[in-house]
Amino acid sequence: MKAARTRQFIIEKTAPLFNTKGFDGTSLSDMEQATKLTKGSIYGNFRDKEEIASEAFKFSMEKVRELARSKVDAAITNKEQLVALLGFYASYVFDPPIKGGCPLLNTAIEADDHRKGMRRVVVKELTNTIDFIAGLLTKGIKAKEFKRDVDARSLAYTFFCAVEGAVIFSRVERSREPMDIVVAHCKDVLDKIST
Amino acid sequence: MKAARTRQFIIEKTAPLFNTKGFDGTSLSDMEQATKLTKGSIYGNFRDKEEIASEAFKFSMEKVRELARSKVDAAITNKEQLVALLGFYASYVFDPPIKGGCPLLNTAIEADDHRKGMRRVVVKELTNTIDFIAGLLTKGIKAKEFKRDVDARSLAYTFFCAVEGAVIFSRVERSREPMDIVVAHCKDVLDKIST
DNA sequence: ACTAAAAAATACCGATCGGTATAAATTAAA
DNA sequence: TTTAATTTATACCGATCGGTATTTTTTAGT
Repeated sequence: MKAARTRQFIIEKTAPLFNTKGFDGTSLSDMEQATKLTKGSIYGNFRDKEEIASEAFKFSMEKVRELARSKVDAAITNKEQLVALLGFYASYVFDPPIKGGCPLLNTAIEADDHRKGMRRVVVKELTNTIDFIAGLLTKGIKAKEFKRDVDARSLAYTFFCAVEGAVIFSRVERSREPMDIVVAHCKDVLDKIST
Repeated sequence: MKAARTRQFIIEKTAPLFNTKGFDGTSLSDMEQATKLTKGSIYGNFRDKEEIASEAFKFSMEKVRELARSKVDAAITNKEQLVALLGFYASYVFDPPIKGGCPLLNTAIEADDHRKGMRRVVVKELTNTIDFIAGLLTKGIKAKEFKRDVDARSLAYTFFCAVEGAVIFSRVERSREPMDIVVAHCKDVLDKIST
């Protein structure tokens, strides 16, 4: 009973750690500090560091998705919803739901060759995201907001690749410029495919 | 005399290590294995791990830039050169000059919040890259290949963000799809801004 | 070929790594 | 409230971490 709450507590407290310092950069003692718990308590609730990192990543993604959803749901037309989604990514460059930036991006960098165990989860989250964006576009096409020759999946990938590139470059430059430019480009494309 | 060659040798052998496993994931013993040298020899040529990682990053970027240049120089018109550059990024998704993918992307992820010491070098390399792409666009405008209302800098950022996003997502998905889509989009934009 | 200088290897350092066995403390059912 | 089970903290493990002092080997000028 208690363990479930402690487990969740550990996940929430370590998620920002893994998202900023990465798997190899996050130590057991970092986690002790962040949770004010001891190794014994932490390892009584998790098999190993891998499991904590994996759960922390899933939690981070949930948080991101939750916030994105709320922004999108506040908009009305599909186009407005897509603009809201762009705005969400723009805002979380310097004010991310989980400290450290985009967990999908951060973890993908580790998963592509080094920490291959994470690859499956990362790909799943990426697929979900693309499907979500493509869904908005598809709905927009059906609602006659967008021209019917639009390739929803391709455009979803293009938008998301550009936005994620802008996330990391804006973060490392500490400047909104890259993100502002990319958002403007995406909006421009949305205008051009509008009926 | 000898030291300079050894130093370069260490840089070249460790560059793929840092690019795949990251700074925290790369240990001294990894480097010993990769170079067939001992700690004593390595630390006789470098102050600390940070210095090796920094030099390795610069070397990796040089290699990437070198190969990119050669592809670009083989093309004639500015538009063809930009297409060649896109092709270069597309090819290095699964066959990068340095194992591990794009060093700029990989290092930016570490530098944005965790390893802040690397930030300056990373930003410098990013700026160089953007300037290079923007330069091709500007020359294309001057040569009347592209319309004169094109914002070179903005488009350079947009292209590079999209391409780098596609690099990481294609790598993690182990699929050319994201990159193919992004390259197609960029080519489409190039067509649309052509005179 | 000799030798002084430079470079590389060996041996070692304390600290910290991820992880575990065990003991203490807390929780929750009877 | 007692007690058994669960959960947490303590104490400890061998391995490895990044780094250094010292010795051995190699290089290069004469």
